[in-house]
Formats: sequence, C-alpha cells, structure tokens
Amino acid sequence: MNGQGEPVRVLLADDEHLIRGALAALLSFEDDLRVVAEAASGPEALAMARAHRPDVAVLDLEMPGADGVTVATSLRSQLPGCRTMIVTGHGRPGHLKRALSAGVRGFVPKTVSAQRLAEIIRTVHAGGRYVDPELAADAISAGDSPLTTRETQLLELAADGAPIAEIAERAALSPGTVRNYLSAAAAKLSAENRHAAVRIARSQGWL
Amino acid sequence: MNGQGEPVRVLLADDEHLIRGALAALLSFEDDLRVVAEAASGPEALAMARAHRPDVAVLDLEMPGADGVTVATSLRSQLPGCRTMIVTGHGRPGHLKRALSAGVRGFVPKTVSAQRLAEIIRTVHAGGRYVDPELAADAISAGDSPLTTRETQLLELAADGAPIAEIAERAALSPGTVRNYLSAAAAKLSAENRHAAVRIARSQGWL
DNA sequence: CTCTCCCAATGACAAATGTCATCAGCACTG
DNA sequence: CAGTGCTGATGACATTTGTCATTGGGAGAG
Repeated sequence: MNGQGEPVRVLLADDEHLIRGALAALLSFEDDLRVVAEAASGPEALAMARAHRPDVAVLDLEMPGADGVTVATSLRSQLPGCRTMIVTGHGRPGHLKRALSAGVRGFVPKTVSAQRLAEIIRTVHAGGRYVDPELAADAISAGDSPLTTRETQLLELAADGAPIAEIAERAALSPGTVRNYLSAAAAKLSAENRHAAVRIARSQGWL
Repeated sequence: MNGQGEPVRVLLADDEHLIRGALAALLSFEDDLRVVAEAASGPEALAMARAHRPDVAVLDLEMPGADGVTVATSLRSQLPGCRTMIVTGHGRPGHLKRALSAGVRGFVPKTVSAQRLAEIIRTVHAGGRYVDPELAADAISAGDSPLTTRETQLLELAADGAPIAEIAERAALSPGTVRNYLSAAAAKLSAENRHAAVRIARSQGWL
C-alpha cells in the first residue's frame, strides 16, 4: 500500500528533546517513513500538524500545555485524515480508554523497540489499530470509573492536599457539599480518606 | 586524550527500550564512543557494569529495582574507575544533591540534544563535571531539607494517604508520636497538613 | 560537664474531617 | 407521569487530625 515513492509522513511530539531526536534518527532509517515535523508541547504539536499535514501523529502522553489525548481529540476534528497514536512511559488503564474514545488508533508503552514502533506506525497508517496487550488487559480488568463528574472534579481539586475549605472555595461550593462528595468518592474507591482516594483514582487513570 | 584507537566504553541504563535503543543508535554515530552494555533496571545495570567494565555509566534516574543514584553509589565502590552520570526526565533539586554526594559527575535532563549528551559523556570521561545550569540554580535556591531523619521517614509512610494509626503501626511508634513528627514536618514546610507536606517534600526531592 | 538536638511518648484541647439522614431541584428514562 | 440518579445544601455527630506543653533518654559538641 505505501508505495516506494510516497513515504508515510510522520509528526513526532515529545517534550524530551533527547527521546524525540533519537526517535527521529531511528525512524529515518526506515525508507517508507519520513519525520516531517517535531514538537515539544501539546499546542506546538497542533500547530505543526496544521502546517505539515502528517499522515500519522505520534504523541507522547505526558506533555506540557496539553496531553497527548487532548491533542488527538483536537486533531480528529481539525485534520480528519491524520491518524493518531500515543506513546507513553507509564500507561494507566483509564488513559487507554480516553485515548480510544478520542479516536486514537495506537497505544504503545515506551518499552517497545524502535523496530516494533516502526511496524506499528505502518499498521496505523494502513488503517489498522494496535494496543499493547498488557495495557489492554489492565484496562479490561480495571473497568470504568465509578465516579460521577463532580466527584472526579473534586478529587482533582483535592489532589494537592488542600483543606476542604480551600477546595470548596475553588469549586464555588459549600464546604458541606464538598465533604459529602469526597466522602462518597472515597467510599466508592474503598479508600480510608480522600487522600488515599486520590492515589487510587490516579493509579487507574481516572483523574 | 581519547585516542582514535580506544573509544570510550559506555554503559546505558534506562527501563524504556525505546529510549535506550534510540540512544544507543545515536551514540554509535560518534566514532569515539562505544556502547558496550545496556540495562533495563538498577540491578541489571550493576551486573552489566561488573561484566563489561565501562568507562562511563549513563544511568536513568527512575528505574525499577534501584534508582540511578543508588546504582551510582554501588558502582563507586565496586568499579572506582567507572565515571557515572545521571539522565532524568524531571529533575528535582534534592536528587541532584544526592547524586553529587554519590560521586556522580554528570546530571542532565532529557531535554538536551543527543549531540550535547555525547559532548557531556566526553567531558565526564575526561574527568570533568557537568550539571545542567537550570537544575543547578534550582538546587542552590532550594537549599537543604529542613527535615530530620524520622520526619522524612514518616512523611514517606504518609505518602499514600494512610491514616495515622496505620502509619504508627508500620513504623512501630505510638500514634501520638507520629502526629507530633508529622505536625513538625508540616510546620517546617509551611504546609497546611501532612498530605500537602508530602507534595512539597516530593517536589523538592526530599522524600 | 553542660548545652543542644533528635527521638519517643503522653495528655489535653481545638479544629478539621468523615459519615449519615434529609431535603429540594433538575434532567432523563421508561 | 413516576422513577431514578446527579447535583447542591444543611445539621448533627463521632472520629481523626493538628497543635501545644511537658517529660525523659541518649548522642554529640563545645
């Protein structure tokens, strides 16, 4: 499908120069792949994508400005022809779910080899999908988040250890209401208190 | 110093295959550097170092088994001739201090280019030192940890949001004592409670 | 030897937090 | 339209946590 005369145009987005540069160098060995743009942040990735119209965007999950899934969501509407895939260091189950519903076609941990990554880029470009088996298993066994929108939102605000009063102020809610929601969230996650609940939600990629 | 006939022997340790492989490929372009061993974990890095006796060990800070600084400390006694350097994604001030006192000669964020990394490897091999200016500035302005041994230890036990009773049990201390130490720690860090204190200590690399 | 600092503990008190019952509005579903 | 579930709030209560004063032992410095 990918003719010798028309290499796959790839966008690389990762905030770590070292990895991005190294990756670009490795992919350049593949005759049918061509890195046409690089970016070090979420917004930059979007701008580069608009300017260079890649066939496949390889996005790091953790980036300043906007994370990989957010970028993928934007790309889906702005550049429908561009396939997206996520590369990540530590993949939580929830992240995979968010990514898939954002139209991401590949989800790969950074523990794969460059060879393998190149193959996956080709697969994704050809319209296929690839999800790391390990992560997929985790995601399936983990299930969906039992938390409601507000509960999740308040857990996020509680994530830095702030007292209830501060959370209530930042959420423009009554302190009593905040306590109720956080109590409910902790109960759903079988946590002893809201701080432990934050940890659990984080580990599942639910926050 | 590094003659054409004797390239610098390098050990690469990073748990992410993708980065390690890419890095190895990039460094192979430099005629005077030769990657003689790779490792994906702390213990493996030690074993590889003993087997291949590299001139310079490039260690990722976050690795399973044993972190980069721990490995560097062990290397210092087991292979005194081997220079060590740390590469890290997010470098906290405290980590830099720990690394330097472990005899590490290079401390570099992953945001540098491969070119630059190669230069730094040469510098370190020649007996020089290199510390990222940004990280150095942070470390200097941050100062030392004001926490005592026990305070730090108890903050670690409190890191997962466990209630006081559980922390006391795990530390084999009286609950009252635990509260006293955590209260003192929070006060020293100007935190509103122990959970916020954990966050602050983490951000400084003090835990 | 005295002074200081860390460790460990206790008791008391105030403040924050977790838990529960209850209520009301709103949106959606069958 | 009745039922369900999310949201937002209040009040009461028990528990947990934070704070402070105080004590005592041990290690190290001057």
